Amino acid sequence: MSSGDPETRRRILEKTWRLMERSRGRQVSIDDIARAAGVSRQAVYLHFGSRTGLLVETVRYVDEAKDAGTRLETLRQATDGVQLLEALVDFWGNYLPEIHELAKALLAVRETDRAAAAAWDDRMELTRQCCRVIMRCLVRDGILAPEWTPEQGAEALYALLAVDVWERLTQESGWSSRQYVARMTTALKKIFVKQ
Amino acid sequence: MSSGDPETRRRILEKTWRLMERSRGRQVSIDDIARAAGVSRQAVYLHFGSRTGLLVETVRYVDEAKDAGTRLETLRQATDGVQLLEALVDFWGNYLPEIHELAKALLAVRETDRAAAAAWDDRMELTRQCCRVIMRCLVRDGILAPEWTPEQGAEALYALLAVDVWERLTQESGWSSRQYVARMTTALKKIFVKQ
DNA sequence: TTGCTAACTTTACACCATGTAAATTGACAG
DNA sequence: CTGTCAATTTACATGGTGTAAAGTTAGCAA
Repeated sequence: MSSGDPETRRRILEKTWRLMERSRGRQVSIDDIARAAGVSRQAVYLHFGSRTGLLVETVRYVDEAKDAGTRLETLRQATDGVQLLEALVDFWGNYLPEIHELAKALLAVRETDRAAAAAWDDRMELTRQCCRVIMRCLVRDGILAPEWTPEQGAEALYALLAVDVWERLTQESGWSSRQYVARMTTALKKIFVKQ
Repeated sequence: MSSGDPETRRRILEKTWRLMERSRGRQVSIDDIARAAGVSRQAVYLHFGSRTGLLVETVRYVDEAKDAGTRLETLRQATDGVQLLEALVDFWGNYLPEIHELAKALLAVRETDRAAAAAWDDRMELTRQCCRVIMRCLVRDGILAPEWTPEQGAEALYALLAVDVWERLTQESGWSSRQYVARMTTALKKIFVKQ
């Protein structure tokens, strides 16, 4: 599945990303991508095997391009729970606009497609871990709101960062990324930090 | 689009609902539905014109069966903001499990399909209004947290009730409906109600 | 020069879902 | 008997994914 010229491969991934980014929900066919990358449809199958394979690799590619892993990993090293929470929401609010369309495409095939599900879960795992770390820090500092266990808190925090929520607020309600980050941070602190 | 025997129509809608309910994300084809309802695929087109038409009508059908409109309308008459918030989350937490799969199918075609988008927005409008009413009540009672305008608060509340969030918590994290309702209510009160 | 190989193209086709079209059947109403 | 409604049967167009296989082209090695 990883045969072919790495440069061609990179070009296909790049175009997949760009096309997805620009196609407001419209489905991007493999043919569209191949044309854009200046290769035949079959070349795409040669490199990625299937639509899902292509999506999965594209997510990895974008993740790498954005250096998301490193940035999140850095966050995880932090020690102050509240600061960490702020940093996570800030990261998330600025990261999501850039992977939004791609994320939706992946989530759309998530149910029917194990590879896509695995790819998404894999990408989300770091965020999830970050949520857990935040809760542990809050516990350690004695400021986790008493109605939460750290596990439940982590799950809730992770859930509230859902793409859907971000989408409604920024796309439908017209909040800017700054506003999303600011208001979401405030809300999350109220939920999880003992007042 | 509304030709044909009403009883057959009802049977198709009923089966669509049931099949969607039971098919964990797997796509339900019109042929599956037709077989289940004991009619030909063409009969479905006769009644609903298209897949979207069928989805749209199914939502209406379910909504009617569940009497969602009336229940939400009743809520809107209430006067105490906090009680209203509790009632909304309670309604939502018990309603979502039943329309979940259907909602996902609609949301999946939302971007490419105006009719589906319209149907979904139509169904959500009551919930949205309920969110606005809640914020107005909180303002009137002088207990809306000062960082929110009622408009922003309504948007935020509506966003946080997203299907995605519910799905992550109940399906992935294994929260029961009761737990979802209880914890979400607590969280939302902390966000929106002045402490 | 010959010949091999990797990367990609071309062509063709299987499959499946949606959607359209039209001729046909069966029942019931006037 | 005739018309009409409801639904069926059959057939076909479209568009996407995915597979198969033969052909092309450039580079490189003996």
